[in-house]
Amino acid sequence: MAAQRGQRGGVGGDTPPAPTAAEITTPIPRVADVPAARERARAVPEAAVARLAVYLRVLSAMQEQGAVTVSSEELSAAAGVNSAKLRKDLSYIGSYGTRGVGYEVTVLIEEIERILGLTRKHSVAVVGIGNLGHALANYGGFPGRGFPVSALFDVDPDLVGVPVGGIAVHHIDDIPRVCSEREVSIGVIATPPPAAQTVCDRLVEAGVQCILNFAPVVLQVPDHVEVRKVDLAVELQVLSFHVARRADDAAATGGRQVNGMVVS
Amino acid sequence: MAAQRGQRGGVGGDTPPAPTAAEITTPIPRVADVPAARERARAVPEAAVARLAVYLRVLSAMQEQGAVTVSSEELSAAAGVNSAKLRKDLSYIGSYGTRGVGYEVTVLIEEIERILGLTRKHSVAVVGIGNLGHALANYGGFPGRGFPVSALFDVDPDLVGVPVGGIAVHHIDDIPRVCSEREVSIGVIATPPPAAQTVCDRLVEAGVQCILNFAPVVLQVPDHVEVRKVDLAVELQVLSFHVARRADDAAATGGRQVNGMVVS
DNA sequence: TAATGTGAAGGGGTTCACAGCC
DNA sequence: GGCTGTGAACCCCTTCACATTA
Repeated sequence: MAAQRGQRGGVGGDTPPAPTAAEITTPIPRVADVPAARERARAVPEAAVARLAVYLRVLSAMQEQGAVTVSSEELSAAAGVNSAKLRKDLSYIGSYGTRGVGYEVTVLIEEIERILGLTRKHSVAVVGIGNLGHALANYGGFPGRGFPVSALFDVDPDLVGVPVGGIAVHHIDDIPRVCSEREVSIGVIATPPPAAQTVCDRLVEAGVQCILNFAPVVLQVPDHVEVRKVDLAVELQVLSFHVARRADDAAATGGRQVNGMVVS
Repeated sequence: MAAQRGQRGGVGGDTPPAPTAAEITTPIPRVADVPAARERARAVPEAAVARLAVYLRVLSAMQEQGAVTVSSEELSAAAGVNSAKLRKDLSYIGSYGTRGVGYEVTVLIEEIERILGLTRKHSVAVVGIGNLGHALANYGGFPGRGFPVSALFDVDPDLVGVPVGGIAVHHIDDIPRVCSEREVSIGVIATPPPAAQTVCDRLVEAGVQCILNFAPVVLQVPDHVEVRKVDLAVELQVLSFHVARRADDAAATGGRQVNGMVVS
């Protein structure tokens, strides 16, 4: 068992991990025709992967508005990064731009989707149908599609059998069976903290290799399981830190305050 | 207006930002007695701040179980990081350990709380009382206390006046007035994407300087406003990327698959 | 001419390894 | 002897700046 790496806790902010490339054993190609682009995927930095997802969303919005071409300048502005970073990120997945012109929107969308593995459906199981679990289940076919919620679990016998967002809730004892049957590839943990590790163990037992953890707990998982964490308390505390820093600066420089916080 | 930096979006994962230290104008101490530790706070790396919040949670749990002292080895294991990183993180806030012994739990808790600004209450406003907003409002005095939810907002006239988690919902037009009255320091955006920027602008107008954004939108804010993002779609797509990478490795090395994913 | 793609420089953060102190 | 605190090496990522190409 190894503790999850990083924190990406990042609900947003957080500071991410960077799964050591060294962990990945050298591949010994045996099957013919592994596309070269896939080979390259291995080299995309974790930080860039997260941004590719953002670019993809921006590109989809642009496409809906009829855009055919974008320059790195336009796209980067819309995504909130600088253009050099955008170009570097795109260069990790290949050369799909035209010098002097820009990128074709549809081409970029296709390539990013391919690299992110979005050409395939990823069934999601949500465990813990409290307030948050309810909200997650009702996203109904998670953000951006491609992530159908196909199983719900809870310990509460009163909840078992009740449909939430169109799907019946199962008991957590059935995690292994149901997850295997429905080929769940991503488990979402939205339980109270004390239950999180147990639930996690069952998901792993069921063959789930990716976990999105909303419980404020550091999960212990085998090396082959990928965990990402969304930690509300951490997010708020990081913001709190910034408020405090500003207050200190104000105390030191004599700035004005509004809402207990420093202005300018 | 500047686009938010980084993405910490990371719901967890994601890869965070790192608000350039260069942005912070050099402080010119004018008020006497600014504690030295506060001076140092400015130097704590963003990544370390997020981890300090995690250490704090682990320490609190240890304290409840009666622990008086911890070594860096114990604490780091519980927090899922290596011990050198933990010690380095703690060194940013001062030297509160005893060589040959370890750290006093209560001392560490106090110091981390102080650095994170948790000795002060931070009122939270939640905007957008849909599924997610509901869940957030019902956390009732947010995770870990110190973050009382003191205002709720929505556009829907049918929701205005209705109490959620014990607090009446206001119309978003009242954001400036109510946020000022209640000294809101953190705004949480849980609206649909199209409304997010408008809501953000009003929060900024109301003097809110920290925003936690759950809407899948890149917010444009003035430089003095701190934004952290929790982006579910990005988190799922990053996990999807890892599933895809594994599948590629398997195709290349001839591994077995379970639930459409590669084992070992 | 205009904008991509990228080597190289620069900066942050992580890890190592050991000096310092109890 | 044991564990903290930290300089220094290392590594990843970001940023710069320009050669390259349509």
